[in-house]
This record gives sequence, C-alpha cells and structure tokens, in this order.
Amino acid sequence: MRTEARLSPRPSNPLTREALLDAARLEFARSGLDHARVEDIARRAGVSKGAFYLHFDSKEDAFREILQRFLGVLEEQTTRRREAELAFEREVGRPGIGATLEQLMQHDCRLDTELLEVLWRNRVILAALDRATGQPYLQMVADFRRRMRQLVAGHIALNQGEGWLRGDVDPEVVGDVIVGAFESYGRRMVDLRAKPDLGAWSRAFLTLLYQGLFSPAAQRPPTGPPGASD
Amino acid sequence: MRTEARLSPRPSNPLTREALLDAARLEFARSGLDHARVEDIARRAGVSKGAFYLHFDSKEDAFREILQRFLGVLEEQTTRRREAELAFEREVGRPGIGATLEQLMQHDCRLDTELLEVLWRNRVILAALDRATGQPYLQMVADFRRRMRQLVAGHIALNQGEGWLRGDVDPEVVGDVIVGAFESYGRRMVDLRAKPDLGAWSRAFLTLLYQGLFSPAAQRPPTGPPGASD
DNA sequence: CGCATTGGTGACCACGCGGTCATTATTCTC
DNA sequence: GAGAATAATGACCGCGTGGTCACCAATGCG
Repeated sequence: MRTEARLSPRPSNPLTREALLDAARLEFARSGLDHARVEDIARRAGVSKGAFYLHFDSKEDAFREILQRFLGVLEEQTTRRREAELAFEREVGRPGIGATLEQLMQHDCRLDTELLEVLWRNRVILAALDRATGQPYLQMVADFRRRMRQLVAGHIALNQGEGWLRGDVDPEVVGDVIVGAFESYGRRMVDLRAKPDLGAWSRAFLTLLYQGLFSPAAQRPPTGPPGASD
Repeated sequence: MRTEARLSPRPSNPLTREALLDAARLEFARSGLDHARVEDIARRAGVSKGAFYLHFDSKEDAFREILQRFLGVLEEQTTRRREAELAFEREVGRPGIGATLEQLMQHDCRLDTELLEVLWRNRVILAALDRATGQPYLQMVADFRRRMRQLVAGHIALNQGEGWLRGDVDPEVVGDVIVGAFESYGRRMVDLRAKPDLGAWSRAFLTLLYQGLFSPAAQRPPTGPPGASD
C-alpha cells in the first residue's frame, strides 16, 4: 500500500523558511526585536502571517535562530583563527625566534581581515543586535563578548610570558581594546554603503596595537627609564 | 485680589521628580526603555502612576531627559579635557619639545581616569543604553559616538602633523580603537560590584596606545625598516 | 473652620500587536 | 476527476501596558 512513501501531498516551499529569516534580519535591523512586526516580516518574505508560524514558534524563536547562526559563524571563525596562529608559530616561529614582527603582522593582518569580512557580510545582524532587547539574547551576546575578551587576554598573557610582548600592560585591558575596536568598527560598517578597505583597517589597527602611536623617530632608548630628556 | 501671590496652596514634593528619574534609570537599566513599566518606575519612586505624568509627558520624555543629562555631562567632560590638553601643550610642551612621553602619559592618565570616573558614576545609564531601542535615542547616541570619534581622529591627525605620532596609522582607526575601548570597558563596569582601579586601566591603556604591545627589549632599530632580524 | 486650589490616586480606556484557527487553495495518489 | 492530506490565509481574540480623568487629600487663606 506504499503508505510509507506518501510523505507530503503538498510540499511546503523549501525557500520560504530562508526567505523569512532574511526578511526577519532586515526587519530586526530596521526596528529591533520588539518593534518589528511579524506581519511585516511575513509580507516581506512574500507569505502571510500565518505561514510565519508554520516555520517558527514565535518571533523570538526566529530571532534566536538568527543570533545562534551568527554566533556560530563567529565561533567557527575564532577556532580557525586559533589554529592558524598555532600553525604560524609552529611553522615560522615567533618574533625574534625565526619570525620578524613584519611577518607576524602580515599573518595577523590576513586573519583580522577575514574576521572583518565576516562582520561585513553580517552587518545587518550587527544593526539588529544594536536594537535588540530581551535578557536571553543580550545575555548570549554578553557571554560571547566575555569569552572573546578572555581568549584575547589569555593569548596576550601567554605571549607576555614568552617575552616578546611587553609585560607592563594588563592583558584584560588589551582584551577591552581589541574587542572594543572590532565592535566599534563593526558598528560603523552598518551604515556604510560601499565595502571599505578592510585590509587597510587591519593593517593600521595592528600597527597601532604592536607598535603604538608614539613616533619611532622620537622613541626613547629601548631599555632606558623615561624622564631624562629635559 | 492678590491673585499673583497665591502660587501653590499645596506645593509638590520637589524631590519627587528626581526620585522618579532615579527610579526610571534603574528600571530602564533592568528592563530597557520598552519593557520598563511606568507603574514600576512610579512605585519605586514611592508615588502613583498618575504622579509620574505630572512630571513627564511620557515614558519616552523621561528617558530623553536622562539621556540628555548624561550626554551633557560627557560633553562637558570632553570640553574640559580639550582645554586641559591645550593647556598642557602650552605650559609644558609636547614630547621632544619640553615634555617627555612619561609626562604626557601622566597627564593623559589623569584625564582618562576622570572620564572613567564619569562612566563609573553613570554606569546604570550605560546599562540602560544597552537595552534601549527607539530611533531617536539610538540616533543621539550614534551621533555622539561619531562626534567623539571625529574628535579623537582630528586630535591624532594634528599630532601626526607635529611629528611625534607615527603617520602610518589612519587616525580614523585610532578613533575606532579609543572609542571602542572606553565603551567596552564601560560595558564591563555595568556588572562589577566594587569600583575597579580606574587609574590602572588608564595607565595600561595609554601604555598600549602610545608604546604598543611589542616588547621594547625586542624592538627593532628605531628608524630602520623591518625584516632584517633572521 | 470652611473654601479654594492644586497635588496625588488608581480604576479605566484604547490600541497595537502576538498568536490562533476555521477556512480555502494546492498538490499528491488512485 | 475524486478524495485525502497538508500548505497557506487573514479575520479574530486576548493581553499587556501607556496614558487619562473623575475623584480624593492636603494645604494656604480668610
């Protein structure tokens, strides 16, 4: 009687779910989670309000899926980055031992630019996050931020131990600076029309981070204590 | 008929308005502008919902006042800071010409710490802003952020022209980094119980900003091009 | 002490939107 | 083409809360 083969007399449009998510991203970016109307999301996706609820339990449900996907992508990006950093140290070395600062910066620059590419592709979500309320989602973002900060701080502390990063800067502060800078730039991307030169930003950022603002031409003697020039 | 002297047979409690603003700050920080209930704000201030509307036209009105006061304080802080920076350059000099980097950093450190003090005192508002929606208010914050970024970028560009800040870092990027770092740290303050050592953060931040992460012990020759150490 | 005046109260209204469900449209099988 | 099964629709309901307003309370004045 082939009762097991009869699955769906009228299969649902497989594109609808993704269309709804796309529409939701735009509406969330425009109005935030609270003010976005399910009606509008559905209409933008070309279906009715009822159809929305065939794919999601609630408005929050859709938002959660969008947020989780995004954080997942960032997570994966972070994992890849860590592996690339370890590989670089294994295969090339670290500054002073087999590698120059310039080589390291070129490598970091590629990785930072990749991350910025991810942020650029998902800038609509960045806009949505800025307008989002609701403890669970803010909590997820806050937790992610904290993890990133700790990751950075751990990385810095490790390399301070290795001796090639200066030890008189609290790694936690470096975490604030790096996470803050990316977030700041990401927020700025939101209302850019054309894609900016992400590589140039990375380059400048890394120069600032590793070398500092103070002009090398006026730099004091490398190891001497300050306060003896007037 | 002394109609001009009879002003208020029953004067309103002059503390009520401020109590309402305090309560509103807390509720906004807890629940955000949208989810905070006027009822709760009023009860927390010890009055009824109706009394709230004797002092404010709407919930948004109270929020606007809170936001404007805060931005005003930041604005004033910024003005004072600019004046202090000009005074320092006028009275002491700039690195290389009458002042050492250490002197400049001590001065900047005081100013940065003052700004952090302001953020610390207003950390409830920082929490509220994180949970706020509504175009006008987000716009105000976004505009303020942009102004700050431009202020920083202009300051950096100027001093690059003076020669004591390295010219190969886009001032706009420095703006992202500085504004982002303060915002990042401010956001972290929100869920700290005890007041952290703001001076230490400033010190570490400025060291990072001016000197960079790269260890001075391993620093390459001041003016020579990189890539000659292996 | 009574009256006028204004502060203060909270039950109530109105409205907007999230979510439901009876109904209709579509697509599959036989 | 009939019938079954399911996708899709949109009118409708319910709820929560912002804002109002008739009413009460406190205070100054004569």
